[in-house]
Amino acid sequence: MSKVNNLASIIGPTAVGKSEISLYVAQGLDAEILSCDSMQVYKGMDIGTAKVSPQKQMEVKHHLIDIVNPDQEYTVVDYQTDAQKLIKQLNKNNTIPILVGGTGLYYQAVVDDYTFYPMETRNEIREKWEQVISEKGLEYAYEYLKKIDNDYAKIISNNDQRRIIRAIEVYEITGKPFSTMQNLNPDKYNLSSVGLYLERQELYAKINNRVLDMLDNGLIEEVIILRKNGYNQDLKSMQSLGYKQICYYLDGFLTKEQMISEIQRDTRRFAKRQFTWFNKDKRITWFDVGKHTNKEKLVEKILKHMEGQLYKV
RNA sequence: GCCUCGGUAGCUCAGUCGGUAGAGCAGUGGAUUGAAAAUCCACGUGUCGGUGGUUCGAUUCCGCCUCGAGGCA
Repeated sequence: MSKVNNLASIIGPTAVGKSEISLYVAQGLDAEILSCDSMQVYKGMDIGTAKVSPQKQMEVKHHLIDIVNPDQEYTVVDYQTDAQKLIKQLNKNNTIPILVGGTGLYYQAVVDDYTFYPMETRNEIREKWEQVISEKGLEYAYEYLKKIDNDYAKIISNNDQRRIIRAIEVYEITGKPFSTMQNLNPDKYNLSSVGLYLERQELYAKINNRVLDMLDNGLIEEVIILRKNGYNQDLKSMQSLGYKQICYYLDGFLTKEQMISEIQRDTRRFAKRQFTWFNKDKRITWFDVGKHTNKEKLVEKILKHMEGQLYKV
């Protein structure tokens, strides 16, 4: 039995070019790719989530894409469970797993092996508190949270309804404060993390163009088909970038021009938040894509870097 | 050529009865442990078109110039 527990990753903001680079890197390492993307898990959401083509998915084995329908629940914990299982299997076969994507929480939950406790959610508790808040106001819930978990109340905003409810939910299930049960284990894997960077101006230009490309490639039609299949806006999946705005457009709440600029704007903001997230993880080594006009050379550098950090298998 | 209106933040504009300015949007920074492409917090951005005059002091008042929109001829 091998004790090797290798994990490579290529992360970065949307539209920076992760997919293409990761294909070459995976080929160079003879590795397999684990998508680290909260939206690519949904079947039928292809254009808007920029999935790699089925053909390319054949060339390099991809995992964790197209695994649930858009109306199915799929959360960080599902992702962490699935990803860690795959990582174990691949290591057993002496294949390097590469996590590729831009969903910060999913990435962190895997590489830092977040402990999610309790292992359940109780929708009835959430619903109950949503009701309480609509009657007595958010302030009431926040005051309650202060009493049961003041440490957590202090670090979140008194406007952060989701986190307030979640913390109360955890307390009502376990009887313990949420802030006392957030554990992690950053040494679970022998990690080599690479971040792809692009200067803001350049990245934003790329984002703006990519939105236009997606529309040319039939993103609106994709949304129409999803709705025809009964997947509409109250689903989490359909609240994601692009899909939401196109629904508004199709329902006449936005003009086409408004829809386009809102998708572009929201995608820019998303990219900024991704940078904020990944900048925190000091293990990530950043490569400036804009400074490497020669793609082969960039891939070569990344390969060299990763080979230096991963155990030989 | 004449008349009118306008030129203030990256954009759209407000305002200063003379004491070097503020909204929205865009943008920036941060947070993030079962919705995360979600959600939440914080923050500004200026030769007030140019130039001369009046004034202790002009972005504000006056003259000239310039650019833009409209009207008259």
